Amino acid sequence: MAEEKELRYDPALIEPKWQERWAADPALYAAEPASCGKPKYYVLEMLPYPSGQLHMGHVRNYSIGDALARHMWMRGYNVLHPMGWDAFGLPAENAALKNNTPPREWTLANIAAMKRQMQRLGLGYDWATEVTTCLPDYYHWNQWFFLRMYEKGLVYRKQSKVNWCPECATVLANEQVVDGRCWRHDDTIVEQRNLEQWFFRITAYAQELLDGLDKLDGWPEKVRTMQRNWIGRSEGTEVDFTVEGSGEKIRVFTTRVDTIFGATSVQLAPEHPLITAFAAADAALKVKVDELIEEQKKAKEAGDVGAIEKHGVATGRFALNPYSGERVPVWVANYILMDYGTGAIMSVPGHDERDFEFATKYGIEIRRVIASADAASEEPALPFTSEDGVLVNSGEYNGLSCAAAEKKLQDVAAGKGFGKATVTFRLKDWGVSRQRYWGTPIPMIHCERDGLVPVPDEQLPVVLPPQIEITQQGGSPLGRVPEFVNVTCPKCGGAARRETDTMDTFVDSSWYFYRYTDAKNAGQPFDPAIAGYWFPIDQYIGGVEHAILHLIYSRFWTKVMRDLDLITNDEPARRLFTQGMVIKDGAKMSKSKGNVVSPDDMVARYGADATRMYALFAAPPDRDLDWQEDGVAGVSRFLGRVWRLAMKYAPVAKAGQAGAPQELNGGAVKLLRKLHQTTAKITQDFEGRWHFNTCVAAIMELVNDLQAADAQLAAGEIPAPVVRELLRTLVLLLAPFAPYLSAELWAELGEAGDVLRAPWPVSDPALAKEDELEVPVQINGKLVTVVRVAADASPKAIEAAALADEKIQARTAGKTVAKIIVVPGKLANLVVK
RNA sequence: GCGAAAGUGGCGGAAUUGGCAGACGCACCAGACUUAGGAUCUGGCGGGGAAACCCAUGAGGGUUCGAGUCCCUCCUUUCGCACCA
Repeated sequence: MAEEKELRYDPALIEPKWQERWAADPALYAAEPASCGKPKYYVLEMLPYPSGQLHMGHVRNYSIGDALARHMWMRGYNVLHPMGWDAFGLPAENAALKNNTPPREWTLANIAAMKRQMQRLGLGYDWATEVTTCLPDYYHWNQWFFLRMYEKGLVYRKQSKVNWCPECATVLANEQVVDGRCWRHDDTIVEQRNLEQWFFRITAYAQELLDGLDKLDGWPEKVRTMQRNWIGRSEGTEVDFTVEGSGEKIRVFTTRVDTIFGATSVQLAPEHPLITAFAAADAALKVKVDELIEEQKKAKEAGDVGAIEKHGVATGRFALNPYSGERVPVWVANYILMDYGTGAIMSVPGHDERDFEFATKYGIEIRRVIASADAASEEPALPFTSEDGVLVNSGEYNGLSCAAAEKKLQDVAAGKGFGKATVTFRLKDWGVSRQRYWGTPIPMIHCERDGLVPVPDEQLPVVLPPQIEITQQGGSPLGRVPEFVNVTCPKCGGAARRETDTMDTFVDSSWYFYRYTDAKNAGQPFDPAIAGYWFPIDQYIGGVEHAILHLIYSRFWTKVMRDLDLITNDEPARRLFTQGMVIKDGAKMSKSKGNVVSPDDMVARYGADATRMYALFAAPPDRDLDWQEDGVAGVSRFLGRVWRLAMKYAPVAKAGQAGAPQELNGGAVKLLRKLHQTTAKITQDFEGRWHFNTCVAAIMELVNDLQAADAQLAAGEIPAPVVRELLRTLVLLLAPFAPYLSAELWAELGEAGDVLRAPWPVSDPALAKEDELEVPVQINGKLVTVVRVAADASPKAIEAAALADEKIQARTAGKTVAKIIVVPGKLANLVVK
């Protein structure tokens, strides 16, 4: 009975034991200083929001990162594998409202709970570098950066229309509005409000952020494309049309100035200041304009701005084309956006689909000004939007190609001062003010005498008041705390008001990975020398949902820090990997769908190793993963087979430690061959392909082979040193995926030290090589049979073997073999007529 | 509408360069051991057929000795963008 009990794999017995040992030995997962002499490797997973519960998406993300980190440790690298908490944000305030718990307490309790979950999963983090963004020793540096950026003109304050989420009761950045809805509440429509707000001048880096994407070849093309779209660079021309009578200028932006002789109207956005002025003098127009504004707003809220029907109204005013002097009507239209370009366009219905649609509807003249470049061909139908053509009906510019005309027209405009070549970006400055309590206080003071006064560095950090009543009413909660608000002006010493907005939490996550390199530094955000050693990040791993948000802010912040001479790298991460979602029953796991699987349940039932290994086994890491609990049970059974096998033959393996090399029999050769093939396969995958699902499958195959050889093993037919190599290497291969079981078996095999410090096995190609091959033989491309030949058999020998085969002879009898194709090592194909 | 990725057994998935389709696992079936089994072990498991064989990777065409893989047309799903002038 005793032996039987010993042969049961029980993760509940193994895992807590090692968890305790690892907790007592923080050096195991600790990064070493640069002086260690090893090559460095920085592997980073996106830090979680401390909701209090890890979800399966985290488990998957962290299992991938941990496997990589463990592999790199075994490869002899100095690995930095840190973890932290994106700890500011609204849920803490909501929880405070609901449970009357202070946000700080709630957050810190959640962090403790999630840290326990991570430790239970056996994730190998360097907790000495832990970063918690809601603590003053971290957000101090948010404030410090804010002031440095203010000094460089990268922070400014302006009154503008901003996105307001009624649910969050705060302002959102453009990036945080998805289809007119809040990124955190996809059923909450974002409103537009006019407010005075703080902005980061991310547009100053628009061109560099765009250019840098070309060099980020370790990032998924998908993410790069999304960022390119978001930045939205567009080259064109600005041209002034003059309002007839008043002489006011309407500046339009166009990418097709070559078509300007075809402009038969000028179209303005309903919110264009000139329209506001026109409407003020024309009550009937005002009614129409207000309707258009309302319509645009509704479309924006519905998220289908592109789908609304185009319409507009003539203002009764006219404007003059600066090139031709032609008089064209000024319209206001619902398809013109105030926040792109200049909020005004020249409408060229002959050469633009949208203008064509509009002009057709309202009977505005449609004129051809671009003809086919090939004079012999028929004129293409309008609207003709190609830039491959020549100008017609364009006065002195007739006959020029589109490209040549654009250049010439731009020169003329610049020369005469009514326009210029220009570049427009869709990217807008990053609005960072939030009217919330649980965030980094913005370190500015409003003084009636001195205006905006930065908080002096020596007064940082501006600490959040700990006790504050959280309510749902609008406005910054900090504004209701007199001891926070009332300060003396650093300049004049008079009474002043402290800024009460806090920073967007994306500020926190824009640079946290730099802080990891020097997390305890009290005098600066980090030591540039230490960050210089670790950066750039070698591998960043996270969800694709941050392709625009976090990942563009982080790139911006890196460039700012570089320009502050804190770092020398231009980009934060050399390689980025975006893992797929975890879904269940065809839908993303979510509370509302009731299909959430708790990591704690999985760990309690099957152990951390099985849970993690299933997360890697069930699908390739970049694809969505369908969570099936039976699959976890399957992995758990597999780990049980490994355990029993290793325990059964551990004594033989130990005896093999002293064993001398000896003559190998066929069984041993076959097992060693499989072992070395498996080693090669897994090593290769870690080097780039990352199909960890097939790595786990390969280990399963190896174990199946070992199990099939059980009789030989039991009879002692496999020499002890071979048994030792087999089991030892099996445990090493398993170590990145199942850390607990590997640690346990490593000790059971009598190996000294931690398996994490053992060198990664090296595959010997000579041992991995097959000596005999099964070569499929086809007739006319269809498989007929398989012949066994030596691995190094010549094409001639394979051909001979194929022709000698009974089945082949039967099938070719009486027919002509026209041709024989032999691919050495692969197959033979007979073309038979 | 534009762009990208994907579509393979009952299910998750494999097939890295055009070369034995279905590795590995789940589920299921049969058997062994057992007082018992959510344990373990052995075998089976795409479809048709008694078999020889035939058919099969979303659909249809093509290139090739040979196509899941390359090309063309179409369908479906997911994701991103969407009056950006």
